[in-house]
Amino acid sequence: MDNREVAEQLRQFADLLEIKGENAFRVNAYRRAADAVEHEPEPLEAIIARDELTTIEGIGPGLAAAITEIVQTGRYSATEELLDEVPGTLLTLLGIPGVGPKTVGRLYRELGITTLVQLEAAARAGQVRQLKGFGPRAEARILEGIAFLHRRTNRLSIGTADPVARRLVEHLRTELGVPVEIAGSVRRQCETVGNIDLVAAVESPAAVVPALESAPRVTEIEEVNDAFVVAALEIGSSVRVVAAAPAVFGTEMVRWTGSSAHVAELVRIAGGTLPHVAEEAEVYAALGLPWIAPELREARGEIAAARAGKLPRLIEVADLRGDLHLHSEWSDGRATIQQLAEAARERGYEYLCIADHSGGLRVARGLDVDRLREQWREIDRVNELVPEVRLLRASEVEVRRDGSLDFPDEILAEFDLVVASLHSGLRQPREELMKRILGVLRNPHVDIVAHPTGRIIERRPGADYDWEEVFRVARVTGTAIEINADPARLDMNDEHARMAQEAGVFISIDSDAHDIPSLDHIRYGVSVARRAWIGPESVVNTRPLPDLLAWLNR
DNA sequence: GCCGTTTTCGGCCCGACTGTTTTCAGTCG
Repeated sequence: MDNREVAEQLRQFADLLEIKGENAFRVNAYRRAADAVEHEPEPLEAIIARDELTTIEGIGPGLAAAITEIVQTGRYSATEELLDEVPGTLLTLLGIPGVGPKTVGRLYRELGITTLVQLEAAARAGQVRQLKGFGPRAEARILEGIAFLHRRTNRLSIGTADPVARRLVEHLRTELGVPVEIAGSVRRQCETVGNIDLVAAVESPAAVVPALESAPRVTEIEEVNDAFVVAALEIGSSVRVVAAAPAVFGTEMVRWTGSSAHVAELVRIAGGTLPHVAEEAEVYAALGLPWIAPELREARGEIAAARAGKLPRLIEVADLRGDLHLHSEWSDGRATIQQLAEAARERGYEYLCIADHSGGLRVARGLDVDRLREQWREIDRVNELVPEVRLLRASEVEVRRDGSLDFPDEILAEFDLVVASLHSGLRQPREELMKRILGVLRNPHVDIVAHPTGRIIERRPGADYDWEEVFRVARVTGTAIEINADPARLDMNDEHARMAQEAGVFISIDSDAHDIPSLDHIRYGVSVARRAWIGPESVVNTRPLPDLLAWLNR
């Protein structure tokens, strides 16, 4: 039982307590403990063995006992008792946007609703509006929310699938002693993936079965046929391992990497069948083409570009010289400024932007002007301590609903760099949103607009803009638009990023990290840029420090 | 349920929006 699974059980218990109507602070204590457990680098078992659980902030005697039980038995008896009073299916209802625990609790107690199907039927029958405090609009919003849930695809985010795919490959290589590679939508770095596809250089799928059974995160073998093995994964979804004899490994890699539209175009050029070859590049060479990077294989003009010798030189993680948007413990991050600077030095960065939240974002412990000045003294101190990395004074300034910024211009002028972002009012009509974002772009102090739409993948759609107009103005003002590399956001997406580059707009690729490990999310942002045909020259944080400073003084 | 050189009780992060009301509860970030 790893720490993440323990955190999951604590969160589930908290949700059930909340639906039951328990004291909100008690509920919150379980959630805080879940966060602490999830971020604890050491395995809980070791901490329990030393009897040191209560040394973790937010864990007292009660939660220590609960965690010990979960770690040792894999279950939590209090959850099982609670499930007698509160049906577990109610947890699904919490996923409906605008429906929280209080509403779920009332729907259950007053209408006997326990499932999505029952709730949908009750809403259609006009029963929900009969409840006190509910009306026709609330009922319509619930139906909309249920429709949104139905539209969701249950695909894995690339941030979940990619690390699991890498661990599986590592395990299979060790166990089988043959080449094993990632293929499919994970290799193309799509923002979400339906399953994980791997290709192994073995003659028959049966040879893979024992190694797959013992692989991390695999629950059971689901299918073995002539071509591949499928196994279910703990994270949901499945992994398919294709058996490819070494002589046709290259061909199978092309076929299973896809996309299907890209492969269909290749097959057409080849006159019906892909050449049988050992190396992937030989497939392309046989068709008179240079090798095409997997991120480009979406039938968006890459084959024509390859034929014309016009494939772009794509950006790589190693091109980045710094990260321009991340958070420290001064706002809602977990790491100290010094830890961040040292982590940046390890990654070979030349510079790093400490962009904590501005005062208006209270939930994220945004900084007011007094704490800001205090923070700047700390930044100066760490700059002397870690001379290899230049820390820049920055802020993630909140764009308020009326389009104004959370700091006055005279404060903004004191920052080295200003990141502006919207966290609220994302459902405003396009006209309002355009007024806000164009105002931000035209503010001479703002250097980067972060996660422009505010979307959360598969959870929240995000703001709707006239993108051509956004990019036209950004081009004129020289403001960069961010590709936020947090795998839950990936905002801008590949399509808009490609438009941005074509419009001549500067792009910034940033981790938005709130702790040290998340600095490595930067690679997902680089993937989005690659899928958008972007090279290093369009990205401001590939510049050496003097060039970056020159842009900031534009 | 946790926490405490303000320590064994009484706080705990908070403001805005939404849909429903006519003064507010619930949700969200």
